[in-house]
Amino acid sequence: MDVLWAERGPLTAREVGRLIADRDLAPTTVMTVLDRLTRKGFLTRVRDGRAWRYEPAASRDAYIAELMLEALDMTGDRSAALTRFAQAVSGTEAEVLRKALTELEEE
Amino acid sequence: MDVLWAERGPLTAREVGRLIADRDLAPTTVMTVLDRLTRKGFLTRVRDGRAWRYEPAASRDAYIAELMLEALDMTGDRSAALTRFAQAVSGTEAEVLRKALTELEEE
DNA sequence: GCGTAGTACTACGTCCCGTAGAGGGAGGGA
DNA sequence: TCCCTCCCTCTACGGGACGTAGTACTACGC
Repeated sequence: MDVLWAERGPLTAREVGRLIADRDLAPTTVMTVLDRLTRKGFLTRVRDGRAWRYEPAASRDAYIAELMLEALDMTGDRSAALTRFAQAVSGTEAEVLRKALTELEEE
Repeated sequence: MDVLWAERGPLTAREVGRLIADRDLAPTTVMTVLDRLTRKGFLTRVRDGRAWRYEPAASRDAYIAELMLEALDMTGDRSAALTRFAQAVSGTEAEVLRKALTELEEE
């Protein structure tokens, strides 16, 4: 569901239908999905003639980060979970995290 | 559903029912839930007489960390998401992360 | 043998999701 | 003007997960 959108660029309408023609979906299906995503706040839409133009409400990265925070919210002990997470990421990714945190500190 | 368990300690059986007596659930309900959680791999169970003794398969923290990793897996650009995440956590939590990463480095 | 505790199996209502059809309004050509 | 086409909104249906629970089977103790 998200996938269709996720990687796609800026904005569209039923062009989405064309873009995922390989899935051979009814046009209404695409519209329903876009509509539901909008309702849930994942997409934003703007009128364009009689059609709508959809746009991701947040970048994919922001969305993922939000999901991660949401998971984090489920625990009582955030620190423990964070530590656990830090231990779980691969070395390369730990590096990325470290770097991001360092830059953060410098501001 | 998870909540019942989440904070609870080591292991139990239908004692769980007693522990959450405030929710006034049928004993079978509790069992079904425990059973389903077991099926999904969140719990482990061991025979104890004719009863079962349930135990979390992973610590809550580990579970949360896993959820976070799962979210991370949904993106194409893990680094970007990680960076985003690092920026999103509060200062105190950034500190926790930093510390965990540093300790990791030292090993 | 019988009651009780505890289990396994099955069920029902609800909600979300993927999918789609039926119907309504607006623009364009005959 | 009327009809056709496009795109939208509303409604629906099957499937799966979840919270809840009832019924049926089994084993232990008196």
